[in-house]
Amino acid sequence: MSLRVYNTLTQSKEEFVPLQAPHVGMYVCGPTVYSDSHIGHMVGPVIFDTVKRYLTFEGYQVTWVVNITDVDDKLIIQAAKNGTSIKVLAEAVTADYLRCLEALNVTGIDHMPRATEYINEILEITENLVERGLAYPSSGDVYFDVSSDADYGKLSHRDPEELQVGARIEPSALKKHPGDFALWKGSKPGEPAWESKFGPGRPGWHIECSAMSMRFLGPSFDIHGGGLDLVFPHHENELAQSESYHEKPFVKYWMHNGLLTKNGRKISKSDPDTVVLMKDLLVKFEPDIIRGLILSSHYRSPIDFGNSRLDEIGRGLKAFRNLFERFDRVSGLSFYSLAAPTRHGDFGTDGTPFLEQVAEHRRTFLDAMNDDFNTGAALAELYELVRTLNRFADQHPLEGPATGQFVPETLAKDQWILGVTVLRELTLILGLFEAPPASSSQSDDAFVGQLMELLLHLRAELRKAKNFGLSDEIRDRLTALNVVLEDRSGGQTNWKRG
RNA sequence: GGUGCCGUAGCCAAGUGGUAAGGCAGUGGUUUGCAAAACCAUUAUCCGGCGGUUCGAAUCCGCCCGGCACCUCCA
Repeated sequence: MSLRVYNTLTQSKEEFVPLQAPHVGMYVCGPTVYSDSHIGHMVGPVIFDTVKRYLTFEGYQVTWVVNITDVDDKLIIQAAKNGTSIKVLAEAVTADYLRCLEALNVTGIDHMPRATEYINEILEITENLVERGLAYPSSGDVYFDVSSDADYGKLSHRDPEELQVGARIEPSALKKHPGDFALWKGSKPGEPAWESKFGPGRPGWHIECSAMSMRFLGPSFDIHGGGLDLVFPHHENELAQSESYHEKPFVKYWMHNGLLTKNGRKISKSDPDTVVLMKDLLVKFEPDIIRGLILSSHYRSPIDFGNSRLDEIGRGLKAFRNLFERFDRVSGLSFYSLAAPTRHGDFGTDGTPFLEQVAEHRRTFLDAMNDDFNTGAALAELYELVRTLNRFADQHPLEGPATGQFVPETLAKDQWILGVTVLRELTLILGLFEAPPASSSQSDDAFVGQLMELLLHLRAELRKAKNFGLSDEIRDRLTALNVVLEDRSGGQTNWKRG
């Protein structure tokens, strides 16, 4: 099955054929950096990071650009409130954004250009559009003339004339048509400004994306992503000005992710009750749980957020962590040290029923990803794979004391390890479980380890002596400290933080 | 008023013409000294409602009800 992608432009799923395979250019709208990131800001990055991982796995060479918009009215207002400059504000907020991306294992971004570093490119486009009569200066501002673009509205499927009906477009005597939008905004005294032939000013909201995507990906590129709320006016305007400027098709596939809601309402800075800041969330939840929530449903669906939702996801993902620990016990290796795949191909199953099952789960997973990146279905298949792996391990004495290494069991162990390697391969496509959780026993210092070893040794002696009252008390009191004990058959006891 | 999206078990969620994946929660069982973990079984005669098309529909069409987003800044 080949990859199919839903395209907002055509409102249908299309076969994915890059403009210049194996190269793929992908641009995703990043934040305007005037306040710290909330959970909603992470949906796009996580989804498109997963898109890049999958495309890379499929053999494409993806160049991914995410812009940082570091000049805007909102920045100016917020910086004034804080009594600081927009530069200082932008740097602080950008740093917060980068920390969030790192925490959620969003590693695929190749370029993160700042709008203020591309003022020349922005002015070049603006001047060109004015010279050709597609835009016009007006009292220090420059507006794009929507009526000059015959197919304006094709992305958001709107009729420009209809836009007047709602009468919610910013009215301005400076515009010829209510739908016209600013390429350049003249500055008032005291505001940040760059010199231009139209007078001192700053870029309008949409132009930076046109300038920076062209700079890094060329006039035409493959994928443009962003939140559904950006379709209009942001992407529509970006599309109009870009194609008017270079007269080439701008983007082949427009992908828009659904928005996060809280109690049914969109998470939005203008609705303060809904805002859940990432820096607060990361204190309470494993990043994999947050990433898992985002990937648990289809990217175009809205996700309703709540702490109990994250708790649920967390309980579900535990099954994976438990299996990884089992793998470490069986193999003497660490699951997290298994190598990442770079290119997929079928692996030899030698006709064994177990490996055939693993291969089947893998195919189902890849089919789901091929169907417009259906991560919800893909993740579900991973649960099935985990069950298959556990079942096999239950049926073969892979664990426990080495009692005479029969050849058939050695073979079983090799097969099982191969099966787990496939799980590693697929979890890395989703960007999940790349590293052990911060709360794991592995993160504790050596001293804690030695104390636990001592405690577990004493408890083992108690159990040998059938003093279950005391050994259970130890376990219960450790549970109260959020340390979980698991007694294995054979006398071994594992511990971990709950 | 215009443009889109959604409504599947207690909760989350996949499935877009062939007879309901998966997760959480629950119940019974295997295992265990008891737990934990794991495994097995079980939980929607039915997919918001009413009509229609079809041999056959959660899936297509029409109408209705309910929820959301965009048309103003938002990922």
